Amino acid sequence: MSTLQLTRLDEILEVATNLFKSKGYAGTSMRDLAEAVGIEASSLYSHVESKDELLQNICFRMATRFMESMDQVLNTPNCSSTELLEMIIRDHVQIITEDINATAVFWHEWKYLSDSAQSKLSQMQIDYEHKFRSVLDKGVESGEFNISDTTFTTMAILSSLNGLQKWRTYSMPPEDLGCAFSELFIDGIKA
Amino acid sequence: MSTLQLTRLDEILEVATNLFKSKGYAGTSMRDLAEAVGIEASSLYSHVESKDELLQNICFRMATRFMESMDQVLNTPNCSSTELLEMIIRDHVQIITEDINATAVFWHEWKYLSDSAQSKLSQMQIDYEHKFRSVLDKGVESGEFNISDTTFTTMAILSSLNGLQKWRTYSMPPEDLGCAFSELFIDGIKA
DNA sequence: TTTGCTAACTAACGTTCGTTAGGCTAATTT
DNA sequence: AAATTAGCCTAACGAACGTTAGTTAGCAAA
Repeated sequence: MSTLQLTRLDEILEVATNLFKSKGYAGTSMRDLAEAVGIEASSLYSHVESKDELLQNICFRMATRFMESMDQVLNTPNCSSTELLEMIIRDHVQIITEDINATAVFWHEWKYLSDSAQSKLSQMQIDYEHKFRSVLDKGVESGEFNISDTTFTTMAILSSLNGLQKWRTYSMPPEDLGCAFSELFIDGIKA
Repeated sequence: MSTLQLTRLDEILEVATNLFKSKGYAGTSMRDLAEAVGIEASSLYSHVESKDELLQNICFRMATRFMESMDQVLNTPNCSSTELLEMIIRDHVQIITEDINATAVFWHEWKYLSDSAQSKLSQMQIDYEHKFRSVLDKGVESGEFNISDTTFTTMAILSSLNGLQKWRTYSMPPEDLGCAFSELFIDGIKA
């Protein structure tokens, strides 16, 4: 039956995500993965074509999630740039926190994918950063933001958000992190 | 002679750093490294005890560099918290940009070290974050900063700085990045 | 009841891994 | 001149790697 197969595949993907996060892609063998799932290594190939496919699945799923969220926010009508930025930051943080292991794998294990997969993901990332920057640019035009270098600010903000997947603990509930980031970047820390 | 040996060892370390950055530690074989250096794999063991030693060297060198820089800044007399924060950010960014590959390796390849090495590095990182936070706390006490959660803000700022090692390009000269980060975090982007 | 499929198994393949042993050569030290 | 050492080599070790082949048990559809 198709549902059972999907369930097992989902389990494999989830276990693989956790292992890739903690031991790295190259540091995780198919035998490690199989043991964690509770079957033999060769049995994995009933559900998956290759080790590479697992990583591709994880990475493209996350990349797509980020892109779709961004596009959805950008289609919201009647929003100030400040509101758009807040929405983007909130959604970005939510995507990270709700699947933090997959995010970490997506973020760190690219290099083990094929060149063509890498360049696809790289292009998606560039698109994402470009769309992010366009929001800052619009905010500068409208007089909402005072930013001398929107490219730098884009990268600085995104780096801060993406760093979340390395934090050992949060000092607040995950759902509050988005607001905290927005506040920090929009208001700064000056008294 | 001792200087020749050191030179060769330095070369191996530098090449290893670049390979570990681009292919990952587990994805880089001693044969890869040897080929990049221009000798046979077994010859590496005239200069190095093990593959693990290479990674330890890279990681602890960077960790020590960050710690020493932080301690030096904190010993600067007669500084406002704002000035201290600016110095810390500037130095942190400088350490990253002047050896960006080693930083990336230090940051991403921990997990392949022994448990004891990992916990040493982890403790150093916690110390570093604690010292960073103490500067924010002092600034809040003195009325220089308005921060509701200094733990969060510490992590958000450091994440942003550390993200540097993933940037594909800089929109400004590396020596200007420190100021740009300071300005962003202290003033925010509000017009 | 038979047929076919799914998901697991055992066994093994060829390759690559980190590392070691032992030898050669050229330079340095005694 | 003789002895030592540094730096590299070839060859090989046992282990682990991703993957394939072939098989079996159990269930579903006919």
